[in-house]
Order: sequence, then C-alpha cells, then structure tokens
Amino acid sequence: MKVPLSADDRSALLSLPSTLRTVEAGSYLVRDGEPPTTCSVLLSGFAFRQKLTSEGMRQIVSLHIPGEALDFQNLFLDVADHTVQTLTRADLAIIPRDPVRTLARARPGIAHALLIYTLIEASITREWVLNVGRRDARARTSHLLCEFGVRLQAANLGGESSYELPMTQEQLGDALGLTSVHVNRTLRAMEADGLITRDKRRIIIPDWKKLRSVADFNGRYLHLEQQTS
Amino acid sequence: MKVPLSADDRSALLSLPSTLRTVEAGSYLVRDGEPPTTCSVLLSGFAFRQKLTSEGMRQIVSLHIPGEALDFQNLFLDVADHTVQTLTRADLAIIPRDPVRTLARARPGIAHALLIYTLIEASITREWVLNVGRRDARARTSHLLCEFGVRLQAANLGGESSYELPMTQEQLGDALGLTSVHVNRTLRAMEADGLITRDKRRIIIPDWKKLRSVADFNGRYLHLEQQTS
DNA sequence: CGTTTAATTGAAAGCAGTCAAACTATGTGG
DNA sequence: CCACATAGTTTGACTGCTTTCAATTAAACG
Repeated sequence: MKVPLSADDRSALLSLPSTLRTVEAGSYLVRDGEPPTTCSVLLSGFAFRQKLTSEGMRQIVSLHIPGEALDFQNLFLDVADHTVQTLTRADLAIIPRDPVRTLARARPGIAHALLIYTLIEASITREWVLNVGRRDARARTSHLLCEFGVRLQAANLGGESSYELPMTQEQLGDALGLTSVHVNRTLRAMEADGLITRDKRRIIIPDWKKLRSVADFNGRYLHLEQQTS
Repeated sequence: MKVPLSADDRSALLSLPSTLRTVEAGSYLVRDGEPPTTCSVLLSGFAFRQKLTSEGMRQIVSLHIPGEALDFQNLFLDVADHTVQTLTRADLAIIPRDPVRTLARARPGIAHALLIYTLIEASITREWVLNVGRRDARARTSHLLCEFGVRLQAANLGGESSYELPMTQEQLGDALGLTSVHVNRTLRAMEADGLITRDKRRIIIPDWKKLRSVADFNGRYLHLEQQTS
C-alpha cells in the first residue's frame, strides 16, 4: 500500500522514536476493548484483525503483510474496537502513540497520508463484506487467494502465482465466514479441479486468469496505483 | 457521528461553496468505477453504499442517516470502489471536491477530523463483516435494527425503540447477506416471538434489552462518545 | 381502478455446518 | 532415534439453515 508523502514529512515520520521488537506467532498487538497505546508497523511477518461474537465465534476482518501499519485504526480512537494479532513470528517497529498523534496534527501532509491509508483499508474491508456476504465458498476462498497474491506482489514479497499462505484452515475459515471443515473441502475441491496446487501452506496458482474468474476478482478496490494528487 | 473541530476549522469548512439539492429515492451519488467529483452531506433522508459481484448479486456495505457525509471515502481516491445511492428522497449539501481537498491539505485540523470520521466508519464496516460472517439470520437482522436505532437516537432523529426503517426487505437482505424471502421469514418470526412489532416500515422494539441480547449488540464500535483528544 | 412494487407463504433443494474420528506433520523428552 | 503429545488436516455421515422457485396477497401509485 503506497501512500504519498513529501520528503519533509517522510523524514519527520522517520525521526520519531521507534523500538524494534520481535514477537511470536499469535501475539496480541491490540486487544478489543482496551485503550491502544502504541503504533506499530509490520517489518516482517503477517498479522490480522479480528472480532468475536459473544458466543465466541471469530471473524477475521483483515490481513496484513510486511510493510503495513497496524495501529492507525486505533490511533485517534479511545478504545480499540477489535483485536490485532500476529499470524506468524513478526518484527515490529513500535512507535509510542503520542508522537504520531502530535505529528499528524501538526503536519497536514502526515494527516493526509494517514487518511489515504485509512481510506484504502476501508475499501478493502468493504470488498471483504461483499466477499463474505455474497459469494459462495469457492468464490470466497478464491478471492482471498487472489487478493493475497496481488498484495504480496505489489509489495515485492513474492509472486502472484505462488506464495506461502501463513494461515491454518481454521483461520481461513474465520476470515471467510466458513467453518474449517468446509474450507478444507473447498480447497481440496479447487485442487482437484486444477484451480490451485498446494504444498504445505504454499499456494500455487497454475492459471491466474482462471482463478481470478472463479473468484470474481478485480483488484481495483486495492487502489494500488493511487495518485499523489 | 460527532467529530471534533475547532471554531476556525469549522468556519473554514462552512465557508466552502456548497449547493443544496433534493434528489429522489434511488438516486446515484457516486458510481462504482467512476471518478468522484463532488463531496456531499446528507441533510435529510437516507443513503447506502453498495457493491456488486459480477453475477449481479448486491451487497450493501453501509447505511447513512441525515447529517452524515457520503463522499469522504472517495475524496482522495481516483476511482470510486463502490456505489452510493439514496434510500429515500434526500436533501444534500454538495461541495465540489477540490475545495475540500485543498482545505484538508492546508489545515491539519480538517484532515484530522476527516481521519477520525473515516476511522469510525471503518469500525462500523468491520462490525458489519462480523455480522454478515458470523451471525445467523435472526441475530444479524436484530443487530442491524439495534445499530440503526442507536445511530438515529445519537443523531437526535428518533427513538431507539421505535423508528421508520426506510428499506425494502430486498434491500435489508442485501445489507445482511440474505435473500429477501428469508428476511421476511426472519422478521415475521421475530415479530411472532415478541422481539419487535412492525407497522408498515416502522419498527417498534418493545424490549430493547431482549433485542440487544439476541443481536449480540454492543455499541462500542460506534465510538459515539469519542473524545476530542 | 388498474398497474406496479413490495410483502408473504409453501414446498423442495442445496450449500454449508455439526459431530466424530482418523490421519499427518511437527515437536519434545527420554 | 523412538515414543508420545500436540496441532492441524482430512473424511464421512447426518443435520439444518438458507436459498430457490413459484404463487398469492397486500400496498403504493398515477
């Protein structure tokens, strides 16, 4: 996700006090209901946002790849409305919340960049609603695979057509609004139909156009070549 | 949705050139795939955002009540990633896009307010994902009814426990990821169980706590008493 | 009033969920 | 290096919530 930033603003951002930290898979970065205190960026590894129903059902509402910021969503809100957790072991750059807030309120360029970043995340979440609400299991699963591939590629983290998907089928189910059992059956059926190949957690996409078509995937909502404007 | 704004910023916003316009129910304010050109605020009436699958299935991804801004989501993005349409006849304040953008980039306070506004909308969309992905038809429907009531009340537009829901069952289905037939059955069953009463499009909630419990509703995600901070 | 749109209802089919068990991979301690 | 523990994947049988298809009734509109 690229967001425009002037040289000035960029250096101001980079001069903020940050701490590097490595955390294990499954670490909580923000907990639903608690006040967020930091602002972290994923340097390596993967993360996700989730919400729970009172009955304990989980819904993953977004996935995050290296390079993405995890806490802008809570930066200016008093209480976190969702939980953020790492999917894998991850390296984080952690910045205290206040300096970021101060900077954002002093520099229009920073606030503007944050805004665009947030707008793009919002767009991705809207597509997520469409995916969960209106596509069947196969299209839904395919769509997630397409999006993940495209985002990885856009971030220069691998190919569209072959990548490591760092999620259990349980987690996939929680992201797709399906049960892990059904995710399993869907993946196997897709494999049997030659839509994908799997090797452990690696997903190989032999025919990108075919998967894209099954997924009803159009990456426009990712706003990848967003202008500075 | 209240967003903090200094007196200065407020007057700057209000001094932007705006046009008043009344549009019919079903009017398109933004079309998916087209470049947005204006920035409008709902003065009266209701609106919604929607996306379509290539097979023509519709998913409504948010609802909007009087007082809410409809185009911030596209203000800084080149191409709209979803469609915005009115649910009812509506009065709009329409501001050309560029002055808003200029203002947002000149005044940190404005950009900051836009950011908070967007963050709250994003939070609501995340809850929408949870609702569609992990709740059954009854809880899902109840949840929408709770949210709508609370938002209306917060905006001083009526009571939590009785209000006009300006949607057909078809639209409700599209918002909930259900068919209109099943929405109908669900509403009738809820009515039969005393969870709600209906009179035309009016929803009456005799026991708010009960509905809230069925809906698994906790309004925290609405961030209604967000601090200025 | 006739026409159109929306709400309602019934019957049947289907996609996904539930429950339970087996299997595989990975990791640990002895 | 093996036995065992644990987490994750895979399968089968069965259930059930929601959809689909079709038809009817009610409401809204000019």
